Formats: sequence, structure tokens, C-alpha cells
Amino acid sequence: MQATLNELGDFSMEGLCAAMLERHRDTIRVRKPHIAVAKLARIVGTILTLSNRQGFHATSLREISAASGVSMGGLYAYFDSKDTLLMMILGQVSQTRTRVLQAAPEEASADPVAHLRWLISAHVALSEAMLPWFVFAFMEAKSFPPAGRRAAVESEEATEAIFTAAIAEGARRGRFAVDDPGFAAALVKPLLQDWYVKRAKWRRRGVGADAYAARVQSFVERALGMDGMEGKGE
Amino acid sequence: MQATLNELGDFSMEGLCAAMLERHRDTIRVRKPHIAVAKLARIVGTILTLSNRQGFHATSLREISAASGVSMGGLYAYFDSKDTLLMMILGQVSQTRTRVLQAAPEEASADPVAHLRWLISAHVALSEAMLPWFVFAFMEAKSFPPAGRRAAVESEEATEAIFTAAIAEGARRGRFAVDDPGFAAALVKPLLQDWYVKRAKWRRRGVGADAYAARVQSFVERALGMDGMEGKGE
DNA sequence: CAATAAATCGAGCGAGCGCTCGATTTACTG
DNA sequence: CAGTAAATCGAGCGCTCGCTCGATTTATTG
Repeated sequence: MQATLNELGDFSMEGLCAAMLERHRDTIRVRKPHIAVAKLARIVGTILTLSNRQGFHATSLREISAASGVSMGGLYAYFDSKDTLLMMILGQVSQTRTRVLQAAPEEASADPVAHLRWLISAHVALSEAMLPWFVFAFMEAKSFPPAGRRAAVESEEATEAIFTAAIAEGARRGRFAVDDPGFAAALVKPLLQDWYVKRAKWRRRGVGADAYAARVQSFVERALGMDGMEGKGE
Repeated sequence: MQATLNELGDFSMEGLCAAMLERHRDTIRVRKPHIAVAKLARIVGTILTLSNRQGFHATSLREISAASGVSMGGLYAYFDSKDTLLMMILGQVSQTRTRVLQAAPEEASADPVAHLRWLISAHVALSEAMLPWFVFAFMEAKSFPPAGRRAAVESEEATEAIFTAAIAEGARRGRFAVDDPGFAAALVKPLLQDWYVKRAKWRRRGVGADAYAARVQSFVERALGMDGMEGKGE
């Protein structure tokens, strides 16, 4: 069960920034969408690049201004504080992730085993498509304003709940041999995070997104004691 | 194979700061060890508390000074820059972790399965004993000076190599059904990190260190296709 | 108990930060 | 193409940062 993201939305910088504009149209002062989206894309792209290199806190607005070609004052047409900017990006990541993971196709969600495979594959594919966004959210969510922490925790729990449901359903139908689906889900999630957090390592090993997803799938299925997995090599 | 850390060193704040003083005796300007260790413990304890709450970058030296009761000038008797302070703490974590994981007792390292169990148990126990240290290293290692990043990557690879060796030995002796021990080790490590990174979650679920280690052990053993694991429930 | 050394202190320095706002340019409209 | 609105600009404000250094206190010694 391999996931294809194509029909699930536009995950390019422009597409995501268009969604961001939508979500914050009441606070963004630039009225014309085509201008706002293009500029947002330049700003956010710059932020992600610089922050993932040196950290969000260590990246000054002057740096962002210079690298993106948008003046200091211009930046503040899109957010009212640096913390708001952080929250806008974090919010876009968690909203997109939750939306995608809930959009499993019929043929996947019908069978728990196929569903879990699809979830793993979709998560890897999404974090691949939105790599800098995911890295940013992972690295910066913790050490920031209370609202950001709360949002991050909630988003994480939402993701975990989706995995828990799939594993629980599989256990109920006797396909997985687990007695605590929540625990199992909690152990699966860091495996998915490793794909984008330790990206350099996997690239060095020549492991691509599909290969990584496949290996995590088989690793997890064996760990869950899936029926029909006995004796299969890795 | 449960690990006991007692004989492997002193992992209290004082013990670790004594080791830190040892490693930096040429740059720390305070000559009397008992004074230096006590003060280092106050300083480092404060840093870990504040940084784990709000991030290292967002924690000012004035804050550290006020909270630890050591004056601004006094702090600089122990390090020559804020970055150096960061490196001292990161170095202490990676040195301690590498040392401990290499100290498996005879009866553990003789058998690969027991060895892997001991490694998991020891890592959980160590991160439990040094919780704020591990959290700090995990959260702060990335977005900082090049030297820090390099050191963090190297330390991580060293840890992974130890796990890889145990799994490879198990595969060689036919105890594990894996064909890429490095990949398996890379998937085990995030499970160990989750224990301290997502500490609040596990506490909320009432899972203690021993229970967590035991569950990771059985999860991993099944995922590695360990002989004799077929049909065992979680 | 001087004399010397060790340890501690905190006001002050220059620099860079997030953020503002009046001036200016650009784009649209009748 | 004048007039208006939208978008853009960047110097400057107040503030806090990492860090220094001469003055001061505390401990050690002959």
C-alpha cells in the first residue's frame, strides 16, 4: 500500500504559502493574493533555510530581510511579531500533516494492515515533500512560547492517535499481536521522524524515501507480531 | 539482562561536574577542586533547568547568574564564552554515554541477545540518571556552532556503532534475522531517545524506566526476528 | 596578623536585537 | 494621466545581549 500525495494537495512552497495566506488573511496586510503568496514564499523559504542551518532564535529579522530581499517594514505586513511568524509555520505543518493522514483512500482504510502501511508511506512521502518544514517544526517547537509548545504537543498527539487507531483496529481483528496499541504507536512515530531529522545519514547510506518507508513498514509489522511475518528476513 | 549503573560511575550532578572539571582543568581558572566542583554544579544545574524550559539561546548569562547566585564575572572563571559552556556540557554527555555503553559486563557481552538487552537497559537507565543532560544535548546540539554539530554527529555515530556491532554479532550467530545491522541499529536509537525526549508522555502513561526498557527490548527483538520470538504477545 | 594569593563581584561597553513609522514608490482606477 | 490607494522602504528607538576589568572580599601562609 503505497501512498501518492498528488491528489491530496499542493505541497510546493507556493501551494503551502497560499494555504498560509488563507489561514491568516485577517492579519496579513497585503491584499492582493498573487503578490502576497509570492512574497510569503520568498520570506518563508528564507526562514526555513536560515533557521534549519543556525536555529530560529539565532536568525535575525535583518538577516531574513537581506536574504529574502524584503525590507524590515515589509516583513511586518505578514506578521506582527517573530513569535507569530514561528506559529504560522508550525501551524501550517501540523494542519497539513493531520489533513493528509486522515485522507487515506478507501482501499487502504478498509484493511488495518494496508492502512498502517499507507500511513507510514504517506508520512514518509509528506515529510519528504515538506522536508524543510518538518525539520523546522521538529527543531523549533520545543523551546518557544507556551502557545507554540501546546500546539506542538496537540499536533503530535493527533498524529499518534491516527496510528493508534489503525494498530488497535488491526489488533481487534487479530492481525497484530499487541495489547497496547498506544505504546506501539508511540514507538512507531520516532521511526518516522528519523527520516527527516537524520536526513543526511540516510542520504549517505543511499536510502531513498520509498526504500525507507518499505523498511519501516516491515520492521514495524514484525515488531507488531503481524500474522504471516514469522521467519521473514529484513 | 538488566543494567545497573552503580558500579559504572557517579552520575550525580557533583560527580559529573567533577569529571567536567577534570576535562577542562587547563581553562577553568578556579584552582581548588572542592570549590570549583560545587560552583560548577550550581552553574550547570541552573543552565540545564533554564535551557530545558526555554532553550539555551533564549537563556541569558544574566539569568544564569541571578538564578545560580554566581556573578557575571564569576561565571567567566569557568568558561570563556557561552558557546564553550555549551560544548562543555555536550562533551560531558557524549563522553559519559560512550564510556558507559562500552562497559558491558562479561556475562552480557558474551551473548549477543543479552548484550543488546543490556545496551537498551543501560541506555534507558543512563538517560534516566542524567535526564536533564540528555534532554539538553538532544535539544541544543543542532542549531549551534559547527564544532558542536560535528561533535554531536560523531557521538551519535559512536553510539550507533555499538548497537550495530551487537546486532551484527547476533545476526552472524543466527540469533537475529537481519541483513543490514546498521539499518536496524539506526531504527533502534530513536526508540531510546523517545524515553527522555518525550518524558512527560511516558510519565502520564505511568510507564517507568524498567518497564520502558523491557518493552523496547521485546519490541526490538521481535522486529529483529529473534529466534524463539514467534507468536509472543507484546 | 601582615602579606600575598585566590576568588568574587557588578557596573559599564559596544553591538545587535525586535520593532515602528513617516516618507516614498508602485499599481490601479475613473 | 491625475488622483488615490496599496505596497514598500530603511533609518532610528529602546532595550538586552555577551563579555570585560578594576575594585573588593575571602582564604592562605610565613
